[in-house]
Amino acid sequence: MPLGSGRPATFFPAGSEIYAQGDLCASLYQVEFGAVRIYRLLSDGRRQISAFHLAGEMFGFEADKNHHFFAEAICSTGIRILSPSASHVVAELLPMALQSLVRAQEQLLVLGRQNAVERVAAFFLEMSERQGGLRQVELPMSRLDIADYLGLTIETVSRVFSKLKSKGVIRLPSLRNVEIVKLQTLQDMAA
Amino acid sequence: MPLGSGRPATFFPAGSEIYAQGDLCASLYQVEFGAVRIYRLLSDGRRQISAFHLAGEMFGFEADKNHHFFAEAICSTGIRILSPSASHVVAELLPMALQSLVRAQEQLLVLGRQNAVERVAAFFLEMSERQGGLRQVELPMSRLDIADYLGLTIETVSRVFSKLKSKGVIRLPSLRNVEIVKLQTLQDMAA
DNA sequence: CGTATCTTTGAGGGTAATCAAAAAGGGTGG
DNA sequence: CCACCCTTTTTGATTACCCTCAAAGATACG
Repeated sequence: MPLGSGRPATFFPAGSEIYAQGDLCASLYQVEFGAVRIYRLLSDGRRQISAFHLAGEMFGFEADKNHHFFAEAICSTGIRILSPSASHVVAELLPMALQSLVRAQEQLLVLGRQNAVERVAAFFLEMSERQGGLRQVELPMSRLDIADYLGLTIETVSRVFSKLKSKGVIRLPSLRNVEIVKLQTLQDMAA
Repeated sequence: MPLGSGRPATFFPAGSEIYAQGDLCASLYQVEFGAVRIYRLLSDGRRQISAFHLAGEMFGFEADKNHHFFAEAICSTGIRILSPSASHVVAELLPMALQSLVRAQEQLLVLGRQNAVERVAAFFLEMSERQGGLRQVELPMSRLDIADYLGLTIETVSRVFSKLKSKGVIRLPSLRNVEIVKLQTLQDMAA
């Protein structure tokens, strides 16, 4: 049984804020359906998305009393808000924190040492894995979100998509759906 | 009283391995003196250092049973090895994990969205802060380590050092010592 | 003092960013 | 259902930043 099932979920329309940088950390959150982006901003507006959260995943715990990040619904999203003091939540804190840490560290390697093609390939594989390892991958986020997650520009992301498509590595049945055609090639590309 | 004080420390010479990727996670580690680098490798040898650990800091906890990273002593280093089951260690796990998460997420912003000058400036400020906020900062690591931490090449790191020096923002009393002369300028540069 | 390693500096090239515009998609109202 | 508009995405041309390759200079160590 998933954490907090039975509690009501709150609905967030696409683009709406779940919490902002500076807000008090009052709760934990679990995605019921939809998707969430976690990000920071530089003073000149540059944005780095540090994580996406998909259905079933939890987020919202931070080291400080106040949030250092923004959280927004990417699309229509249902969120369960959990009291952080509930014992069954407390028990999950450490595993969740470690999971987030692994993801962040994985992302450090991508941002620090991989080129554009490798970043996009790694992104497709990550999204596929998190959606059950299927070849049909849904991308709830825009190209701009993907760019800000991968440390690239939207144009570069688009160009790499086109390149992988023309090479027959992926297909794009629609803007927000990717089909992985040559899995092995994609894995090789991710280095 | 620091964690595990009274237990003997193990000595690691410069460059020696503390644990390797794939090793079982058997312990937690606390730096007594010296410094440690935590890193991953890509198959072609590209290296990303995800963290440095200085005196007093702990490391070695991971989400999996096996280490996903390498840990090496940067210079002559003393390490206390702690049993992860000791109650006073267990109590520290969550705060430590969250602290590591914050650092990793901070680094994501640097690697994803900042240019070479901003990265180096942020690095100096981070090292200064972690050494008590002094203007005299010691760099136990080589230029190559710094480059692999900041996602740059050694040449670019060296050029930025020279540029900041020529602008009078920093002084370099020796290779491994930096003096922050114009703190405000450095902070502005870090964006 | 000599050698090996690390760091700095220089020249040139490549990848991704920027600037710009066309194309595609999505939503609304007629 | 279709036409229109606005937003997102794609594609193209050019620029800029950082990487690569190369060599000189500095530092550490035996």
